Amino acid sequence: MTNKNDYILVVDDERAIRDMVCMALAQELYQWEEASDAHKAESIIKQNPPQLILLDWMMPGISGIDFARKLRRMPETEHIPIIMLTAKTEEDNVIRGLESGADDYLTKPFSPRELIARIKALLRRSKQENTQDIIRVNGLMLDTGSYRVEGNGQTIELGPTEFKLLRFFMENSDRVFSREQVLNNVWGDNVYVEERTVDVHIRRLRKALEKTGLQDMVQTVRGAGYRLSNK
Amino acid sequence: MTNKNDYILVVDDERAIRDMVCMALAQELYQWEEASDAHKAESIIKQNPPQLILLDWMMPGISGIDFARKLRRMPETEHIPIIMLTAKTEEDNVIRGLESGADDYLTKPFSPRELIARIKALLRRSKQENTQDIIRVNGLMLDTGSYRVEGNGQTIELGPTEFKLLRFFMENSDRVFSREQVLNNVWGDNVYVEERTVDVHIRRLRKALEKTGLQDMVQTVRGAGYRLSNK
DNA sequence: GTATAGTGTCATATATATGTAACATAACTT
DNA sequence: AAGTTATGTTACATATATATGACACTATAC
Repeated sequence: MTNKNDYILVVDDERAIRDMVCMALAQELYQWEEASDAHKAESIIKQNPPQLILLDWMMPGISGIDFARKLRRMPETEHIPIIMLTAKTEEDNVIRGLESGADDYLTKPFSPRELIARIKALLRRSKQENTQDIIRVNGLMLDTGSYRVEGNGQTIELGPTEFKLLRFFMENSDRVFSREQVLNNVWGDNVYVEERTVDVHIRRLRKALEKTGLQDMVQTVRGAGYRLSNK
Repeated sequence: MTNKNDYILVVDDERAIRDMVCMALAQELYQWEEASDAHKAESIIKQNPPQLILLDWMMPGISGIDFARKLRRMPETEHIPIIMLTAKTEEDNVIRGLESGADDYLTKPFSPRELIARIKALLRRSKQENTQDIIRVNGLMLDTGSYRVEGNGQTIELGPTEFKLLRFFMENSDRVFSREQVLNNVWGDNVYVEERTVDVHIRRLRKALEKTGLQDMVQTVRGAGYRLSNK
């Protein structure tokens, strides 16, 4: 099923690379958009988020690695797969690239076949993970596409972390997660923060839910962790 | 809770790779086993199935891809996560690797950090899938995922220890356990508490079950200990 | 830049769980 | 039945877990 909104964003300052990449994409009948720098890319993403981003590592202005990191921090873009494009001499930095949030990387020069293969693999994986755009639990409604939350019809304002937290609990509702599990799933694996920090964000989430009367859905299970439930 | 049977199986014909990988695993305090080919790996898996398999793509004899496919066909191994290790020149085949049933792949050369990060992510995902299950005994229902207990449809409120206690008895229903055995299994091995403490918690458990009329399932076996039974 | 919002950590308050002792009751023994 | 032992029950001091507000610091927006 091809959605008109499904497209790949190509971000590279070199026109030659963009042309080569886009040619390959066209041949495979992918839709695409081009951006010559991070700023342009950002405004395109905000208007219409792509399904995948091909991102040059070295760019004037905001570098690819910084841009990737930024995208990973924002809930509305954090799930978009990123393939980093690196020049041969920069190979050593690949690890830093992956740590900044890229899902895969390609070393220039690369063949169109290789490019397409990686794109396919990544899209397949991300399709599996991306369940639905709108999740509902009890009176709660969370739209992962527009990054909006409603409780009993009322709009709820949430910070990025609370949003991710609520999303995680809504995707796994009625299950208890220990603070450690919450940290691993919401904050990420190799991030070190205190377990008590979870308490604080739970508190902030509850506070935000108060005006809708849904705050009791976020439940404490003593000795075990937290749970989102409609009971 | 670290289980002695939790370990990672490393399958690669090159000793250098195995050494590098195992060193990284050791540093993270993972248990592991090594196998230099698919046949050896298979016999190890049959004896004691690992929690995760690191599998080289190119091996003499049965290739990694064929072996992965085989593991996916057998019910007792189909749920074991597999990370494929591929050499750089084999990159185009990555997709075939993923299609054969691998859950993730790493391109050599890879850094220990990257290896560990992927292992952690995969183990976390697989642990979460296996954790939830529902135990039923007579009219009792205990959900380990949501930490909920019901007796004849009614919700039962339990403290952490009573929950663990009931879970233990439900997992081993109709068997008598001495107070010492109960302490070892529910409290943990190297904890010292009075044996009579068990009595008190049994009492608390019975009290919590009272409203459902199921309190008689927790039975005293004079001189021996306690038992959970439907008779 | 300055203003604003978001984050993680700590200190403190509050709530709940735990282990033990003491006494009560029931069950076997003779 | 009295004596003896095992278990039941309750109360309570203590330990532990969670809630909450304040604060310093960072990131983001304007």
